[in-house]
Amino acid sequence: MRERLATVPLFVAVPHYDGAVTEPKTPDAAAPTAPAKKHARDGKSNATIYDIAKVAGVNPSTVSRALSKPGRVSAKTQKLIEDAAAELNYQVNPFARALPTGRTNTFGLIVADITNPTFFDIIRGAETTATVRDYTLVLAESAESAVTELTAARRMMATVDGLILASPRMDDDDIRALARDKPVVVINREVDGVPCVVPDVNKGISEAVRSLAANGHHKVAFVAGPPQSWMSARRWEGVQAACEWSRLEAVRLESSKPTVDGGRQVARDVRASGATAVLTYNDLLAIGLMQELQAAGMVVPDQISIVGFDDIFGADFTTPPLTTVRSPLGECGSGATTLLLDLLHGTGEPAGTLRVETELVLRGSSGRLLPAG
Amino acid sequence: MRERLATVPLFVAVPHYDGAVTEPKTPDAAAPTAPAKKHARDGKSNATIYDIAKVAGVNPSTVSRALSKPGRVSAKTQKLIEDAAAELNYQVNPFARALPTGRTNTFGLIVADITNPTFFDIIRGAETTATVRDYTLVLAESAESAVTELTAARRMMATVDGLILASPRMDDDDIRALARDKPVVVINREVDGVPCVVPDVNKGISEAVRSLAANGHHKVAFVAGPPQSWMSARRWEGVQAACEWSRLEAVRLESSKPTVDGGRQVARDVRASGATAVLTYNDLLAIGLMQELQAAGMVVPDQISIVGFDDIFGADFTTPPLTTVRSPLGECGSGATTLLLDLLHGTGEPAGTLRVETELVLRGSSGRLLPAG
DNA sequence: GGGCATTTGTCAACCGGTTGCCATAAATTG
DNA sequence: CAATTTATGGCAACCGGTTGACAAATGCCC
Repeated sequence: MRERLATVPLFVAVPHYDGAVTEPKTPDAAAPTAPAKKHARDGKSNATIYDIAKVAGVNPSTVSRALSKPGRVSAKTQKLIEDAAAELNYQVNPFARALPTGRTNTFGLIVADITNPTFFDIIRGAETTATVRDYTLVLAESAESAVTELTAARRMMATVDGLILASPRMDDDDIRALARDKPVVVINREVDGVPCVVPDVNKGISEAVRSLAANGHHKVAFVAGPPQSWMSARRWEGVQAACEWSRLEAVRLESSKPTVDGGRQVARDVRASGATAVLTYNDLLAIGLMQELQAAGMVVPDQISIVGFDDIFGADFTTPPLTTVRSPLGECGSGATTLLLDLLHGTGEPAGTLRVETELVLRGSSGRLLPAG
Repeated sequence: MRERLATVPLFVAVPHYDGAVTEPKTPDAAAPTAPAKKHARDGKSNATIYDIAKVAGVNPSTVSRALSKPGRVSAKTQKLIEDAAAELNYQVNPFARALPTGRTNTFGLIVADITNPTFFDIIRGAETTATVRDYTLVLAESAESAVTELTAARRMMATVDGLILASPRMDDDDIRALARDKPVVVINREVDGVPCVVPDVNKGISEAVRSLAANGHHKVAFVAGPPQSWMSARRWEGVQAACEWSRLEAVRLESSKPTVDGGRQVARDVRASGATAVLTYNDLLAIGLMQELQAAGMVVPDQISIVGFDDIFGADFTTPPLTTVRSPLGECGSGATTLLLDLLHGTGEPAGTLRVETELVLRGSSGRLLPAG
């Protein structure tokens, strides 16, 4: 089975072609005989530019221009046509428009996991910005799989004007291949030759580490995310650099998966490491870690400080609420959309990497280390 | 400004029509002169059924049939065409297909707030089911406004085969008007004449109330949600009924808004009510309420039990983790999608209301009431 | 008022599949 | 073996809006 076929087979039972070819469209007002009729297209939304042209007494192409090329027709005709359109309750048919032009006023956004709160704000940021500029956002999920991701991306390519990949799992080369076809913007990863939006971790991390140093910590553990995660690598680098600057010792621990569960599992290693402060690849790990440590009787932050990354929804539900390095995820989403818009409507293509700032959100899970006793 | 215009004005700076009308499509392989070229459509994805027809030596209409009407052409021709399609890396153009048929293999889903975790699972459930059946899900947000919601719905109607409204804010009549045009399914609300998916609150609530009664509680407070919320009314009814059955006293309190903040604000009233157990309209309220009560020195669940609704993401991040009445939101999303699919592909239209079960998720925030002292 | 530059509107081709209708070929039946 | 049904492929119209080319109308200047 070829991939293409995957988009086909479900049409079987669909009602057949109903374009009235030769019959005149007499709107037979009352047809109360058929009790439970199909959702007919006899609504008021089927006016076309041809209908408008007839009402306004002009050529359809003039209607088309009046409605999509401001200034191309005279003010008088414009008004004539707009009135007719209003009267007929005209709505352009997006498919008819997309067919010759190829543009759809639609952007695609692919995320690894719709239920991962990290993406919520990205989605919302992108959606908001897209809507403001009259674009529609289409969402797809890769279920954390590089293959699914690529399939989804390929499928989307046919129907969107541009694509946003949030924390993509696929190869750099695959991304570049997609970008050759249509504008693509990547969030949370840097890919050579493709416009990207990445949070600059340094500011937030150095704030976090300075805060830890000031509170008497000397050894910091970093719980890493997935090995292939670009962002995890950046964060670890940032932690190392900041620790060096503050003369703290930094150790790296691995997690099995970047979830609450993964956080629980890594608690053993954290205790064994002897670190008194932990930064984790993301908030979910931090929350799981904190739950497990507390269950083992440790007091946060008196005995150990925990700092997450992202400031996801729910990060302040914990007791104590989680200190975290916030990435402006909403900004990432809206920034990526803006980049896409620039790429499409802009003059040249200067679109490079857009960096956004991170900051420390100081809450209760980090603080002064109390002397053991 | 008419609404229609809102979809138009942004096209101004877009690159112009590039359909090579008279020129033959000579794929000039190497064009390394233009350094930063526009995203050309010279990719390999521009094969049409006409190209396939040429390669396979048949008529384009035969190609169309081979690819979308299983059995309509002979096995031999079928294979011929499929091979040609594979060779040319053919992908159907969704717009060309949608234009004559009107079907798009797309569903719309409108939620009040993308960042409200209640909707996450609904979205995912719908997305998953839609994808399995080769439908794409398009998401829109109403920003909690009935007007925005209706606008979004109307705009979507043009491009989708069906629409799902999750906890819609608009009038019953508006919903029915939409449903007259195309299949519509409503989640979390019952609208006469429109297929709906609603969690049946009774089982979950009675489990919760029985558990509270068994733990020595006598007076239960219910913190209500927005006055116009259909679901809030159902939950209050359920709580009253269950309390009557268990011979508990039930009082109703109002919240300002169904958020964490709203939960904090209602803490005063809760304490004043004298209730020893609280059910809240949703988990966010429960979490805010718990935070505020704990900040005031109360111990949960020793002095007061708290039970939420929905079991949203993060409900188990709290200390103690939140007891809650879970609605199978994923099921709601996938159920609504299935209903839509049935409506489109099914035989008759028996689609009525689909009820899904709720259940108590017993965690740490509810339990035995300790004698004061 | 004539000549030239602009506006403004029309014509027709086109985007890429879909499907009703028909002709032919093949299969079935009496 | 003729007659009829069925399977198969081709033809052409069509979905609805877009746009290059061109002609008609208008405006402007001397």
